[in-house]
Amino acid sequence: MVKLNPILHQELRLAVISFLVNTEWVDFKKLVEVTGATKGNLSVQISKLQKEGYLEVKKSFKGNYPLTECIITEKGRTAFDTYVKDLKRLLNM
Amino acid sequence: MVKLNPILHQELRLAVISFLVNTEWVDFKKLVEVTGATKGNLSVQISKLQKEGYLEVKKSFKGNYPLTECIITEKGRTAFDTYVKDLKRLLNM
DNA sequence: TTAATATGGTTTATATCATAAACTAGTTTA
DNA sequence: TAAACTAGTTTATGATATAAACCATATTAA
Repeated sequence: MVKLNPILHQELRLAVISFLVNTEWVDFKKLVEVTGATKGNLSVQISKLQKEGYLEVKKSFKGNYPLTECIITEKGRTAFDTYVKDLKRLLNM
Repeated sequence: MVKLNPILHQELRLAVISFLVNTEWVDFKKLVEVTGATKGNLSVQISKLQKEGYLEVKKSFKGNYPLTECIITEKGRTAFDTYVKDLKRLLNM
């Protein structure tokens, strides 16, 4: 059987990656917005994706507030493509 | 955000359902074969799908040995279709 | 000026879940 | 009659997902 990438086979991480795949740098706030996730959950899942090398995280300040931005890496892009391919195969698509 | 059906968003359960969606009654042995799962894991996940009403399980004997067969229900079919639709949306497909 | 509220997150406690190992119940083979 | 096999089920555990609690600082209101 196809073995789906367990890092990507999770709803929130998949939502994040599949959003980032079509964008440049995106900030944390935007990701909360588009995913509807809680900040806590999003923070954890971003860390996991980063640790895996699927996205790059940049921390800075915007005015006085912290600003966390993410962008997908090539590794992330490849992993995503593979995941989609595997999934299609699993679903006979 | 799309909320993926958590019963179906699990690799083995998804593999089982997406196999059953194109078949009639299928026995346990065949499912072990096509999924490559352990019998224990498969047993648990079949129970879960059954409890959810996504498949019907029929127990009988083939010769002297127990025989467990599964078939997808209408509810299962609908849930699968919805899951695929949701997933496509999540993945912008 | 200080108390309350908001911003932008992170950490962590808990509950749930997935999985393989161990087990059950019987059958066949030697 | 003992060993090995069939066809599963139960369960111990480790991993995971998630929201609640927390943190550091900034802004606003009184």
